[in-house]
Amino acid sequence: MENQKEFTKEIADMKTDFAQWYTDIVLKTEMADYGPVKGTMVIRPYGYALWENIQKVLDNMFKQTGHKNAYFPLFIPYSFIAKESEHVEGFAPELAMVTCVGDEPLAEKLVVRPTSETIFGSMYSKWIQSWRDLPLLLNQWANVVRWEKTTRPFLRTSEFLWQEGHTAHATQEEAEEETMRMLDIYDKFARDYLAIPMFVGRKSEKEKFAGAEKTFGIEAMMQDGKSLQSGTSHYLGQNFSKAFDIKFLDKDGAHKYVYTSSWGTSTRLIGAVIMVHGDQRGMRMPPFVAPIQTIIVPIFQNKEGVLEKAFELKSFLEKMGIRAKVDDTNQTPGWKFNEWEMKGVPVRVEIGPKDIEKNVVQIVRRDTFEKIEVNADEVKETNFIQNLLQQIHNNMLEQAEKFKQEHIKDVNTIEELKNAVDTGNFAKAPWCGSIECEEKIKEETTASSRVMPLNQDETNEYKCVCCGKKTKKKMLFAKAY
RNA sequence: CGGGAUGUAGCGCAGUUGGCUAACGCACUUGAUUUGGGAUCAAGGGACCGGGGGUUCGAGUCCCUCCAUCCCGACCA
Repeated sequence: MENQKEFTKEIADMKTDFAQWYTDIVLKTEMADYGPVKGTMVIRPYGYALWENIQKVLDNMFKQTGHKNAYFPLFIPYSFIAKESEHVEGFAPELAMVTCVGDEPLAEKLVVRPTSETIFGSMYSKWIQSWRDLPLLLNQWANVVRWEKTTRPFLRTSEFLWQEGHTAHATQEEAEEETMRMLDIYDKFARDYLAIPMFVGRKSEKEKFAGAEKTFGIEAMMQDGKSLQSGTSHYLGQNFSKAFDIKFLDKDGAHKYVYTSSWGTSTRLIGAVIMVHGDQRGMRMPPFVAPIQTIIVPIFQNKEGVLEKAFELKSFLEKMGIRAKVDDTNQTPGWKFNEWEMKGVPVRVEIGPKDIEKNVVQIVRRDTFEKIEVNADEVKETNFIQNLLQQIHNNMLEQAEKFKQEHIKDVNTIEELKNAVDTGNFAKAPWCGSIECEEKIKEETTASSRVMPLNQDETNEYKCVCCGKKTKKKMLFAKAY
């Protein structure tokens, strides 16, 4: 009883500080530990299983759109990075370098990759000769390093896991199409698998990728009203093809520079899942990527037949493609309930002597805590659980969508903007597009521009929140992680 | 790099103006009884009190110094 009180108090304290709440979930659910090197992470098996499921789905989406996987080196000669001037300028402050081996200084410093445009570029210039070699659509799953001053598990780590796609095309149109296609894939993936409704749009000049012509991104709204950039897709134009001399002989007999794109998403998605769906009891795993979709908790498990029934149910579920687990550890049922709720397993099945007698099981949803008694045969022989997982997914998406809609404020002055972001909202503000205004807004409100929504209705004319100049475009501003 | 705080067991912490064998909770080990919302009892293991130096008969406690971590800024495609 005392423990229960302590735990409840812990949860209450957690709620008072969102950042602390987040960190606690990360540690308590064993998603990650801090590594001995500041800002790096150790992902434990439960958290890594989530990442593996994310990988699996995304990888399949990439392959269906004609992409192939490849692997490029971890070390990049510094001179490669320096070839594209904006690129080196953008990344220089956070590059980790290898300058010597043993006691011997290296002739050329090596950069631990922060991103791989340059190394892909250097190879693409050798591989691409003719228009027949295009488009070249490659992706790699890898780790990258960006030395950050302040870090937070999953949201901002010095080393993180990601995928980066790098493509080369014969024409601008094709490269731009590719950029938008991948943006759309990220958006769909977030919605259909993570149950996260994203803000989709174009990044400002200030916020765009160093070396890109245009950057597009998906942004998720966290429960404290801050924004998390969750995936980006860049149209790179000919910036990298000129820097790395990636030319092809076109049908018309002329040598031309290719147009490239790149796009990436990372273990940050895990952070997004926690911060969008987590509640006071811990995390809520989106059903379709959940490491465990159904946890079976036997009651009176040392009584004859209980464990057998539990494992029998598990194998039935597994045959239907459901990731199921029986918790047969020597803990009390109450302990197990709390444990798996904290870890966010979407569906819990309780099975005990009383249930076995009646040939039923008790099913509890993680999203609503609704408890229902269901005939055991129905669970074993129909797609009852699949349907339930779908319903939970839909409900989580709806909740997130509702929260999102309730926390966008239309603003027309910089004061309104400041007020909106200070009270946990995104601000949708008319903006002239100038970097001066963007910087001033950042300075006065601490909010940065996130994305400019696509396909805006441009019939109305507004005044920029900052300078008052006429504009037809609105930009989303928010505090960001 | 500026401002603030904290370092005592795996985690969370107590330790009064310097004074007995450094306390407690969680976790862990063993055994028994338990199990439908974080079980109970009994027995046990685990600490060079962040490092170094100093003051003192005596330092977890006071002084100096270094180091580390956290928070707020700055920085962050």
